[in-house]
Amino acid sequence: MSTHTTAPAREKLLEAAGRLFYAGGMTATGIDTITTEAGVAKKSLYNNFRSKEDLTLAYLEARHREWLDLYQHRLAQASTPDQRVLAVVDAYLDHARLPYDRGFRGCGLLNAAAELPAGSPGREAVRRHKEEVEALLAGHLAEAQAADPQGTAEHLAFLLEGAMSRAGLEGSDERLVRARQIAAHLVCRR
Amino acid sequence: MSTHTTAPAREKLLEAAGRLFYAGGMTATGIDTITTEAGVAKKSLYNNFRSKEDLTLAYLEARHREWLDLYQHRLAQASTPDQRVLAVVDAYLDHARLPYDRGFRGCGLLNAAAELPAGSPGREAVRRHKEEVEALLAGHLAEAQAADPQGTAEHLAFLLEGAMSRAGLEGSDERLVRARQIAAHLVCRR
DNA sequence: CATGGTAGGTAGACTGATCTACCTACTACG
DNA sequence: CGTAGTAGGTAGATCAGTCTACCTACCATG
Repeated sequence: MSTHTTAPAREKLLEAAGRLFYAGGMTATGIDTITTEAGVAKKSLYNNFRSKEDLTLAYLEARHREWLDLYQHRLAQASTPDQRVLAVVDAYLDHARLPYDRGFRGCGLLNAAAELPAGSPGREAVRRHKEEVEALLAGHLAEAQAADPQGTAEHLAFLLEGAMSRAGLEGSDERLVRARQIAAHLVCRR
Repeated sequence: MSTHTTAPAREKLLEAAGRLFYAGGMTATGIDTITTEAGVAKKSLYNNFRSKEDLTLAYLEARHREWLDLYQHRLAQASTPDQRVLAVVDAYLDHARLPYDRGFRGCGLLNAAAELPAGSPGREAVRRHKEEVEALLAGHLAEAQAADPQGTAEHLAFLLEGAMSRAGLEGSDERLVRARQIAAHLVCRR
């Protein structure tokens, strides 16, 4: 049974779109470029996605799950609540260290949001993702008996987000390494 | 003397491009939309700018100067080093509270950078802007005899940048208000 | 087993709109 | 006259999306 059963074309499209959207932006990346890069017929794109916007939403979902995977992996290796807080930070570091076609350019979800109009479904998805990350931080901080889990989670979320943006502008993970130090300092002698 | 002496067309173009680029992104905003919105002939765009990319660079420069103006205004009202640190934060708040066509959408420079390829002149300009803000913070912190001006400036810069992004996603200045509280806490009982 | 339907793939032409950029021709003003 | 503005046409590429026509592979049924 070497059958593909359900759409290998869809996977190829998501892979190519993932690379191209991240490196060059969603608006600037055309349909033809994506199908060519995926080695797939244009019809296959519209067999699997209703429109380009639909593909961008799938792209956002894929980036969301990708981050969750990095986080889960780090979480499995953490044995204390403090380490679980830092697992979130390490997931960001792992993200920055993934290989990219034309270099690390910051958070793919935030970059995508910058191209989406206010109130659009995609932008809302990014907003929910960031809120989920903050909630994860708050959970681990509560477990660690932190004085103000919500407030500290927000502080850490801002710190991470800002460091990620700066790291993206500089094409390096250095800023995130510094953010991890600051975060560890905040968590351990709270 | 109703004379325009030097190019009111240029100003009209920068004003229209400012609104349209911020609200809808640079790539998605076409030349014709800009000239129509500016009430200006297409030729006037190419009289004043070499290309669309040249216009985007002018847009970035304008956003940079706009932020510096907000900051200078806040700085003039600050009488202590601690207040001067918070003047930087307040400039971000002022930015979020400016009127926008389709709502506040975060830092225009960072949004623009998300559309620019790694290593491009525009992206480098945004990077330099962020470094300048951090240097301003470091200067005021040193003046305030802070223990680690550089490190604290970086911490505050991350905090601000992250809060700005979250505020943009939510279309509200609330996150920045929280960031100001955190910053004040960090600065005053450092 | 044979056959025909279904699902999803391929290549690529095509439409109508829009993109950047340049151009002509005319106008207002110092 | 020269400069910078106006209106708008045009070239040539590219955009998203639809379509035809053909090609498998799987599956259910007579």
